Amino acid sequence: MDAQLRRGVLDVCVLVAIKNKDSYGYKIIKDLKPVVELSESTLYTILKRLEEGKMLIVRSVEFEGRLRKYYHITQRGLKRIEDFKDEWEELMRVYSFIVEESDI
Amino acid sequence: MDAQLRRGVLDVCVLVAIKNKDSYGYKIIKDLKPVVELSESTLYTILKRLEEGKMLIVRSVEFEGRLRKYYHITQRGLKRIEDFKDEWEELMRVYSFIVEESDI
DNA sequence: GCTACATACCTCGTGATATGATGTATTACG
DNA sequence: CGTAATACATCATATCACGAGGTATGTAGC
Repeated sequence: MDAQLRRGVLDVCVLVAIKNKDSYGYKIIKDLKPVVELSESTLYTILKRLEEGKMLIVRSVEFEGRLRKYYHITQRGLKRIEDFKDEWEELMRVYSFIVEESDI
Repeated sequence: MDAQLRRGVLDVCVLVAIKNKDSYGYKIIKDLKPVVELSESTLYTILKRLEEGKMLIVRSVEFEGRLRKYYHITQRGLKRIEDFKDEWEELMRVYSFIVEESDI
């Protein structure tokens, strides 16, 4: 998929991945793989940004000797998902324009 | 609309705007206004990029004392529009994931 | 014991991008 | 004569995804 198109949905995908159950980096990548593939560097960049934007909160947990950082979505994060759906409506109108105009 | 979502469609919108009839910068902005609003600086950046990518060719025309640069879409530009439609299918799958997962 | 792979985190540099601010010049209108 | 519309262009800035690289532990195979 085009890099630019991806950018518009990656953040929201990550939020959705932790919405129903707290999750951690490595698992998020695996869970999202069938939908969107993203590298670790990309994910951790996104997680950091979402944390700074108060869309999620982090909790460090010791798990079998390894550190795990669980991410929990906030009210603001939930709102981001809902806002995305509204934005999608706008985007659909742009898409309609593209399809209609380009088929003349 | 979210800045990131816009980025994925701006290029294609500009291509569609010149697809059926050669057009020039100022007019493209006016024509696209009901669909997507974009500033001059954004448009000229996009036009330059599209030209470099051989998606369009430019032709300078003297019009009522003013310079006008008419943009004409190329075969590659037309292909870009068609490719976008395919990418949209992929994006729709991502959107479905977001809606389904977030409604649980 | 050694190797390789999976798990799990993180940072840095780079290239791509949209956008506001700013600049130039002409025509049209009141 | 001033203002708005027309029409182009450039620069600096901020944001972003991503590859490359780094650290460390557990597990499976030989």
